[in-house]
Amino acid sequence: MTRPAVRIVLADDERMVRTALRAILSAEPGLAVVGEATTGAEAVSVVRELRPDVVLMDVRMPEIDGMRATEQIVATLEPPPRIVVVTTFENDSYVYDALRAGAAGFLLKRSDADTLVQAVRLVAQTDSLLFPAAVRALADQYARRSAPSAPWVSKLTGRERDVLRHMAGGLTNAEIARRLEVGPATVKSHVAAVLAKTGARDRTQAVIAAYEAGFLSAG
Amino acid sequence: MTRPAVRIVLADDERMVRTALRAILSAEPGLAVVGEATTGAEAVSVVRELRPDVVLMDVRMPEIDGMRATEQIVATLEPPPRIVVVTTFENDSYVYDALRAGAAGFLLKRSDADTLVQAVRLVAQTDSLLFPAAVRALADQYARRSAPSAPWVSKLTGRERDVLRHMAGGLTNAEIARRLEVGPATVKSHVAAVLAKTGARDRTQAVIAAYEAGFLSAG
DNA sequence: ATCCCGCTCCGCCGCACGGGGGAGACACCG
DNA sequence: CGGTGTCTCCCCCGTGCGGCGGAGCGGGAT
Repeated sequence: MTRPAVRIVLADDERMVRTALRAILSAEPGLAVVGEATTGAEAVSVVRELRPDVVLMDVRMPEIDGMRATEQIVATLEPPPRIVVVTTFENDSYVYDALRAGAAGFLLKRSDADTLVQAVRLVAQTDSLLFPAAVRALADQYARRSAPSAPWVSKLTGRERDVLRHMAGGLTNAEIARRLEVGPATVKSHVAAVLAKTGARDRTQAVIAAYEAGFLSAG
Repeated sequence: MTRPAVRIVLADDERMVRTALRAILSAEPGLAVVGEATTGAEAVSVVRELRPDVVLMDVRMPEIDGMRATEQIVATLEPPPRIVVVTTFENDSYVYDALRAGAAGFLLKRSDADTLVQAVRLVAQTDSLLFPAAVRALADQYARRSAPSAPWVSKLTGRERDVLRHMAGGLTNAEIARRLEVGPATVKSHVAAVLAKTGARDRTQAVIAAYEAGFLSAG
């Protein structure tokens, strides 16, 4: 069963990186580098034209960064190519962003040649393998968690945030007052302000709003 | 750079599956099947003894299923082997469970030989490749959302779940009564029951408990 | 020097809420 | 047949809560 070669596009603004990747990948049977791009914008157009199976996408590039380019490609091409996001540092948030953007994989530049080749091969035929749709769903959940953060959050004063946090901890006004070492009346004032700003009718709705907005993890 | 062979343990209760996997993997240079197990419990002990690099773990097995076996192995061995969970059907929740249990990968039985081999190779040296620690973090978040589902959840009656859902929607008792088309007194009774079973002091704490337990998405 | 804003606190009022206790109807199960 | 569990509803009572209006103090901006 001789499969047709895996067609690859490299997107990286550094010539040396592209050269190195091309050297490694071209030496492999069944892998073919069919195009290169040096900016995110170029990556989008090149991929749209060449319709490769796999794209190795650097995160930091001029004009449009790799994340946005990935987003655009995944959103506009049907079926989208498998995009492997390549970066220098193991920054967790990059990985999340890559997954959210629709990347099929994530690779560090310090990876050795074997790992690179295997990753490309794997990703190229990734219909039923390592982490398919589920990981995307996971990333989407994460996105919902930390993304919008509701408009009212920024309008709360420091003290009001404190109070809301304690409200979300299930404390009564009196308990919050003790924790914050202020009078109960003060807490009442802050609670009233929180209710007004969150549009909540009572403390329960305010707590719900806090959870929905991801207020608790965000701080 | 001749690496030492990747040492593999197969855990599957069906002989044919083990034979097939062994045939495929043993034929590959650099891969060596060093042990087999036919139950989850056996898998744990075999892995503990042989300390393989990779474990191919079936989900459905006697005594202890693959998920629990994976959990136990990951939790007790340092460093844990790379565990690839193998299953027949592409059930999303399985993937989540596998990730949560600490699996490094997820593979379908209908995968072809190439995919299998590549997946094993990849996973074996997966320090810096596709989805490292970040995916675990993602799975942990997911776990917090819907995993344990707190003991009290199962103790709620159907009507109490209804009421709690509406409480978590920010409704007052009177509003809930209208929505459920029952009397306000009835709602009060259910609310009281919910508070007792959740250990909450007031409706706010109950709603918090509901959120923390992932009750809203689950029920 | 003035103004605005955040933090602190006060009193009064009405109400939804939660605690306690009880009760009738129905269904399921041993 | 009685026991058990669920859903339905009732009363009384105390209170935490939220709405309303007001006030003093300090800091930062203009």
